Amino acid sequence: MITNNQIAETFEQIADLLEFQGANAFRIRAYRNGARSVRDLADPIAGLMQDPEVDLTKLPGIGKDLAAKCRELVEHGTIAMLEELLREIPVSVLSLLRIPGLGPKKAAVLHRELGIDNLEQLAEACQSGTVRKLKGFGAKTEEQILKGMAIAEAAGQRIYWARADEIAQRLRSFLSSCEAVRQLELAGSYRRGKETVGDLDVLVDSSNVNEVMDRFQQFEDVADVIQRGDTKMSVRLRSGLQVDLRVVPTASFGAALQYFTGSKEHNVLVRGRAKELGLRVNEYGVYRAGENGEAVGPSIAGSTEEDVYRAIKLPWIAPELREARKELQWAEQGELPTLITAEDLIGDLHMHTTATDGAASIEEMIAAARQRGLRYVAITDHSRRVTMANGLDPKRLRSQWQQIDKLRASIPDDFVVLKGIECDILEDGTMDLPDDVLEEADWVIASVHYGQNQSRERITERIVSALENPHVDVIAHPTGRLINRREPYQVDLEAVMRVAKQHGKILELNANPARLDLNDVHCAAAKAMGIPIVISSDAHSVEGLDVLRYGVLQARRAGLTRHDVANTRGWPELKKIMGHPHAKQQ
DNA sequence: GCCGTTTTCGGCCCGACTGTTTTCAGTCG
Repeated sequence: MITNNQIAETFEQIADLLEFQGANAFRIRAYRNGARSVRDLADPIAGLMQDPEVDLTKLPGIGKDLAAKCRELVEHGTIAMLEELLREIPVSVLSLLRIPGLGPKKAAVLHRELGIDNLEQLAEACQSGTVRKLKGFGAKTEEQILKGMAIAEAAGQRIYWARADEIAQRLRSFLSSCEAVRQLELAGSYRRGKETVGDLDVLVDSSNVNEVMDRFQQFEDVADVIQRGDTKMSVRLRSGLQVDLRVVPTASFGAALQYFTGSKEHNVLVRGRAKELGLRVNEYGVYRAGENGEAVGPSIAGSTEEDVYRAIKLPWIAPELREARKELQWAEQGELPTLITAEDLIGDLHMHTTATDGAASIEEMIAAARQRGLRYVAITDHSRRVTMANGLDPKRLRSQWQQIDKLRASIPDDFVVLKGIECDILEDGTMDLPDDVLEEADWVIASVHYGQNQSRERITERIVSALENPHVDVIAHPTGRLINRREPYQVDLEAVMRVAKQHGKILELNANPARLDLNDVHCAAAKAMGIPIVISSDAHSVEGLDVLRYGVLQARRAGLTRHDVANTRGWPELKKIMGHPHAKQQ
């Protein structure tokens, strides 16, 4: 069955090809909006279409045409219009667009005038000096293109948020020591807490642009200055990451922060709303709009983000929610959720030790968890099927539990250690450990690690049967995806959630930066169904416990509050909300 | 191509920087 992601990517490809053709910019945007709308949908379009009652044009950004194209794609696996486009434009020319500074117009000229289809041919044309002869191109353009080759070849690689955070924090402390810097914020997708980050946006409040830019240039990771103007400067780091710096005056800092935090789509809505109110919003402030929509008079807001939102009669909206989903509607109606924070988490219910593939002992994990302010942990090593990790059989598992029993005596009463297991859901749908063993556990995680290429029906059945097992508490990393590395396995999450709800089970938001599984859309769907989410570290070392905050960011983007997340509660309360019939602890 | 308490046409967010230009187009975010 075709996934929403595949549909979205098809629409994106059409948009790319239309852009290359020089089509109407708003038509192109309509395809991109449609792609986003499909991606934001928790239920697969292909499934929805089975129901004759469902009208796809009710989805935002999907009209008659895109609905028909969805149908065509689901029924025929392709779209005639896309096939037609692909006959006219070799798909390889799209790689030209990945060169910084080369957009659809210039790429189209290269294709039309010089017959260039791919990056290799483009490099040759630049080296032989034929590109500079084209109208609108020059020697500098050739130079820029050649310089951008390596970037284009490695393009599309967005780094994990956690990696961006490491760079961002170093950059922040480096720049903050510059006296000319009055305020500093990182904006963009980093501030919105997206799973991956394509570049960093740094915003500085200063009246001494040159001093700030000089300092920026001295950051140890800087490999290259891409551009430097009066307010804006861009560099490329040695890692290939681009960092953009903007320097603005204090009066504009909030407007600029709002603007550069995005998302682009959120800002379109913000500006549209401003327009309705007779205002104009740009990165310098909020202004009254003249007859032709131009800014008139002094700014009426701009020094803080709160002011900017207030000017358009909205409360401040957390950056994680600024994706043009429901946030404006919530803000208008006073229904913005109070998002969960990292401090709200008081337990961690998924971690490994040296008994299997972890690097630290049970004692070390407990000490580290207490040091981090947690009040309970579950020790959840792998089960025997995971031979690579030296998974536990019933005998070794019971001996680990005896060890935990002994340890409990030496641990203060205010900290709870749970006897847990991450038990594999085998390829045939049975659990890797017998019921009489699982029954003795305080906390049972069920996971799919093997047979990820099975059919959608099979994998769904496996997970559903695990949920029907009375001893299972939670499904770990429910889609199995690894960001940038592995697609999710095929699974009917709607069916999984229905059964989870029915049996009072929990779903995991695995906080490992490479997993972040469930994603934001699915977490929001779980919340809507009243299924609790547990944010877990899946730590394989002491440091592994620190990833919980990445999971919290993901939960915030899903609009989750502390009430939606199970491990914001103490263990006894958590046990109660689950109706945990087999819990032995306390 | 989408959308509509300014509805079925005419809008659709906005500014900085660069290179190739003699006043602006293309790209980017």
